[in-house]
Amino acid sequence: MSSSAPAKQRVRKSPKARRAEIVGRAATLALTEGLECITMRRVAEDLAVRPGLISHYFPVAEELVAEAFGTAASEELEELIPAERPAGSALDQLARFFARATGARYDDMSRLWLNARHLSRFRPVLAERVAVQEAAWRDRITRLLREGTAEGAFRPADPAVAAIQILVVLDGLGVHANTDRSNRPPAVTNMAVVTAERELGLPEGSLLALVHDAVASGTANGAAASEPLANGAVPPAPTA
Amino acid sequence: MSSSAPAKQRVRKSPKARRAEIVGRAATLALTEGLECITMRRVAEDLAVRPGLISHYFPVAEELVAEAFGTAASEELEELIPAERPAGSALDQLARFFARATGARYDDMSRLWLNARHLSRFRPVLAERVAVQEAAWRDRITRLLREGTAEGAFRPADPAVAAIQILVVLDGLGVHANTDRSNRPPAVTNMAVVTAERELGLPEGSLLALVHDAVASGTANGAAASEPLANGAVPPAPTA
DNA sequence: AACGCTATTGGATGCTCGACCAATAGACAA
DNA sequence: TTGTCTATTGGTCGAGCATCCAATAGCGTT
Repeated sequence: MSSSAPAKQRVRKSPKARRAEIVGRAATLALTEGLECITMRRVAEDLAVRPGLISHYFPVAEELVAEAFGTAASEELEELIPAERPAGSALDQLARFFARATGARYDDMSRLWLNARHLSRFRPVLAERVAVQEAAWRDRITRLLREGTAEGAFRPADPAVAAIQILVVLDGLGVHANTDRSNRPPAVTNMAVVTAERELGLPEGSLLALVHDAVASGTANGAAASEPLANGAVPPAPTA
Repeated sequence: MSSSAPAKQRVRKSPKARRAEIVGRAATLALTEGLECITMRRVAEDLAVRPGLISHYFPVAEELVAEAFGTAASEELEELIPAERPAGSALDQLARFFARATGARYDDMSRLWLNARHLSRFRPVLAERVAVQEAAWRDRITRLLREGTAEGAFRPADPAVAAIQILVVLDGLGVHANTDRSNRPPAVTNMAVVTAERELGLPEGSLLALVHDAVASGTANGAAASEPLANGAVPPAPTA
């Protein structure tokens, strides 16, 4: 052996790359283990660097937490509803949105929202970031609803209100997903989609059918298949 | 001055009384400042005793946290739906339930649920208590729905499912209450009641009117007036 | 090939927390 | 009143945390 000590070798990277690396690790840490696990020591350990380095890029720890959440949330939003919509109608996009947002793959994000909202009580910087992301999610859904209205696909009383209602139900489901999830009745699992159908003036079951299709065809934004919705509940054929 | 030191005098109480005192303080602490503020030192300080005393009654801190949550949650449930229903129909009781559960007075409890659900990730003992309370709340609502069904007041497809749906919407609203709450559209505020009306087969706006009455008459279980629901939205006259 | 900039290290400091324990003093019974 | 039991104290200990800083070594420039 040339040396008995671990002989730590430094790897020097550009500030930009290093910073991105840190935020990236913190973001996945937030999604998998929770925001409170984002600590100087922990992130440093995962990246095989010294804690001092992290605090060099983020002199105040809370800043990193906020950044991590912001990154995770905006990336997920991009998966749910891409900023520039791919081929297909607004209705199809809405179906893809629900396919992902009600699938098992969304559980981590759902939990992260819960986590972030709670932690916001004690961390003002994070709170601001949460408010920003909340607005971003709401606005992007609202926009999609407006587009769908323009396309004649649906007619919400107020797109902005409908967007909030959808988010409220999704959040409610997410909260319960953390404990229940197993043996959950289809009538509960489908609440979000059913709410959307009602508020958008869609025929009962029509959107639900589209969501099922989206799940089946793996089109549910973001590659691999997410879990099917509620298997027992076969939706009635769309009326329109 | 007889002594220069603060001259701390001990107050000796019965274990039962002291324990209750500790749990009580911890419970209100949980409601007002959050479960993570329940620390040996903090509770001791509030009670003007030494930290060692707290850890004497609760050798493991997590136990106190769980106990505090359980107490707060079960007391609130008793306010929402008393175990033995006072005079009045099940429908009236349901209206009183919503009057309180959607009022400003419920905000703390709503936040506590959020807090507890999140913290459950890291604290197994608390997680079990949360599961117990979740079941208790669900079961008591289910029972009330069954009673109302027996009284012919409403006809839910499945009382147990309807109970969960109501809770999901309430939780969703609670989650958003932590950030929004201001300038919230009536169509959002009323979501819980509207959901109940739909799932219970009640005429649109009928329950909402009863809830408004309950708020106005201050009958909203638990003394003082809670904030009115959505002031702008005058519900249509009940059809039945 | 030598230099200078700065990304990175290694260590120190002080904080809050849960947990543990011998000593003490209040209350109740004899 | 005296004595015993135990509720309560007061202090200690180690772990994990953010934050700060002087020294070091990697890399692009010259």
